[in-house]
Amino acid sequence: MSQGDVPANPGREGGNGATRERNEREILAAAERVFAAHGYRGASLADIAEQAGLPKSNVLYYMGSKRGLYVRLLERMMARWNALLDDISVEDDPAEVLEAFIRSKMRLSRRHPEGSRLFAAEILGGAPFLQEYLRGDLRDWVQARATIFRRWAERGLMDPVDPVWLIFLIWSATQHYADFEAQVLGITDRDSLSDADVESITAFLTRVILQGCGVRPRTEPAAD
Amino acid sequence: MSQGDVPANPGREGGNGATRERNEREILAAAERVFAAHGYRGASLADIAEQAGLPKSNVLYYMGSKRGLYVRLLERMMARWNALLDDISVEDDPAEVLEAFIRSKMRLSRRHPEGSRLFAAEILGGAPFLQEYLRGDLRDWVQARATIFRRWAERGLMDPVDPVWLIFLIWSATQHYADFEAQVLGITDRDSLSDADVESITAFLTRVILQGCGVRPRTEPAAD
DNA sequence: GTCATTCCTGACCGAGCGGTCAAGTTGATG
DNA sequence: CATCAACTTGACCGCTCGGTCAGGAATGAC
Repeated sequence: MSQGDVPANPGREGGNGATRERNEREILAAAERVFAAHGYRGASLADIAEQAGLPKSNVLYYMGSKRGLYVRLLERMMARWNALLDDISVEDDPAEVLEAFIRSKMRLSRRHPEGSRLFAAEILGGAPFLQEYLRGDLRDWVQARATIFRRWAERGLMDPVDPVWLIFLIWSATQHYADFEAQVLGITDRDSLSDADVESITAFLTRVILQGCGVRPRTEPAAD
Repeated sequence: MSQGDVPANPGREGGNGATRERNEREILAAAERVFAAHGYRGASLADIAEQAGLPKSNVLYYMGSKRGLYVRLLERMMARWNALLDDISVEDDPAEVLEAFIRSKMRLSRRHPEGSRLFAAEILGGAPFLQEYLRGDLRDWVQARATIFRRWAERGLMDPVDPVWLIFLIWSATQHYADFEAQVLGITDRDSLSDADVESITAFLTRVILQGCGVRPRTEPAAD
């Protein structure tokens, strides 16, 4: 509740005081929840402020505007995403790469389900804030992977499936458990997914997708 | 713009006049678009009215309330869903059933992308209006299919994969192209998905999922 | 014509929205 | 102590929200 030695301009980021850091963390966490549940338009600063335990004016003091807060959340989620997009090479083992891909995607969705839903809501609404990212960096990333997948198919390491559809399949199958959590929990009569559930799902997806694309895992050949 | 021989109470359904029918159709179509893009809270009756080409008062005259309009849209989407949920039996061929399942789900998402996104937005927000449906009819439907899938596995007709995860995989993979359309189009640099694209995706998903679950299609054995 | 019913809609209302602002508190520094 | 930047917040503003309502227009039965 006190600070005084840190330069920071109201409504702009850049501060590094402890108070600022803590409050911004609370606000971002609350905002991620509210935006994820109700979308950009449906979210209200009053809701966010209440969930963060702060007056509405304080939220605006730190974040400047609703739009700025939203953009900052999207950027944070994209940074998390980029953090796990390591490069792969044609020389790598397809089974290892695809399994690592599925696992890291599942881990991201599990660690940041609100962020995943925030992203989903943005895309559902036509991605008004993310057009540039989708048609730029993300497209390049997908095309680079697609090229490598095609090479693997040429070398007979996997079936000649469309690599872009394959990437979408992995994305959709993994994100589903965060984005449609309410449906998954309702149908399976659970309160939440345990670590064991997530491991079971990951193993299932890895098995079906690798086997479905004709990729043989090196460590454990599938029984037939 | 005129009618007079049809009994109908303001704000309640049940009428069957031509004017009412046409206006309701326009309103439902517009509302589906707006709710899909912005969620329940984010949608506004003014937006819906403008897209339907009617004054806001007229929307309320036919639909009674925002909530009633939304519930009616959800029910319409669930009716479409139920229309393609035909019964299956243990005696059926797994390959045929799974392919028909994937195809009918893809067709539904393609025919009613706004409805699919509306449903997705509802689930994203925690399914406040659909809890009962998820924990009731839909759960029963899933469990019935799961039982049959397990029997197939016992008979050696497919691998012993978790049938519920398999159903979620098919749902997520097929819905993805409606719900995340903006992402798909942005990454693949398209304006829209052609019938050929959809056929290609359907074939890809059918191949990967059937092969991934160890199901052999009767008509066309996969080339190796 | 009269009448009843349905359809239509501009004007309006209280509530909530994002955002502003001025007046304050706090705490480190000299 | 005084000073000052950082932080805090209730009051307020213009606007939009979902919803109401009164009154008029259209239509068919008689």
